[in-house]
Amino acid sequence: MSRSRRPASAPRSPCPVAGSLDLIGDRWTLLVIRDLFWGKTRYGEFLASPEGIPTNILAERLTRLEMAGLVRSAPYQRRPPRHAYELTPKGRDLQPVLAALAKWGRRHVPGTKTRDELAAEKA
Amino acid sequence: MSRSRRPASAPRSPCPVAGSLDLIGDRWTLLVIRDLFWGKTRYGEFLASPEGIPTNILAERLTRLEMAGLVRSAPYQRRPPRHAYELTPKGRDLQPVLAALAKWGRRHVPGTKTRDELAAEKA
DNA sequence: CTTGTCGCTTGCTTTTTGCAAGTCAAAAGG
DNA sequence: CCTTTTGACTTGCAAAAAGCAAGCGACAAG
Repeated sequence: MSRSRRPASAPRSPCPVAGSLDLIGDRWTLLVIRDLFWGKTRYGEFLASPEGIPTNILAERLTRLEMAGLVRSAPYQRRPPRHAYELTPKGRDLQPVLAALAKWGRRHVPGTKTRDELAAEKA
Repeated sequence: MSRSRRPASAPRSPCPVAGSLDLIGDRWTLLVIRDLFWGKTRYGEFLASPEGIPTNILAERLTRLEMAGLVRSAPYQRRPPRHAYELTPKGRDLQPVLAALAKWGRRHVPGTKTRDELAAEKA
């Protein structure tokens, strides 16, 4: 008889940092949100990002984000049902978090390049 | 015969967000860094935080952060060897990330309270 | 000389991740 | 029509990480 652990809904502590990390504190979620900020809307577009998120992880993260209210999805066709994902205002409020992470990465993680720098290299 | 996965040292992509998350994108690392910002320096102090980080995870995170140059530790006594941890400038540069996460959490994660609010309740 | 504390380490179970393959409906090509 | 392809997932399984409890070494206190 195994009793369940902390339910996914219960925060680890009242700390706002901990509460945020309960939702977005893993290796993939913020990368999906980054893609959404870049205007990506469809499953295949997220898969195409260079980090190579596994398909099952992506599907699970998208439904989690939708249930948490950071992302909303609207069908852009039915039969077969397909939908486009986009950030809600709640999700868009993460912009400063992404910006701070990006700034830190550029300063302290060697080999990182912004989209602009990568685009400039191709030219 | 199992081929090895991505080595821990190789970033998933040149994106600075991805590069940052490779180092600090998990459920615990940023909470340890938060504690360091609050002035905690010793193993037992991190363990005492309300989130309840497991002991082995804490030990592993501290050595990882030290190897990554975000944290430095200095012995405050020898025999038995004990050391105090503190943020390096590289670690301190994460302050905007923590601040953005805290701000988002306070706005969007119900039930979160700042340290000031929690302190005020006790009074 | 026993008990307690601090800072970890070890062993083991549960959960999550990651990869590959499969599915399902429809659009595309012949 | 009848394959083949494509997009969006789902499923199965092995590997890795997380989580829990217990143990350990060096002292300090009683």
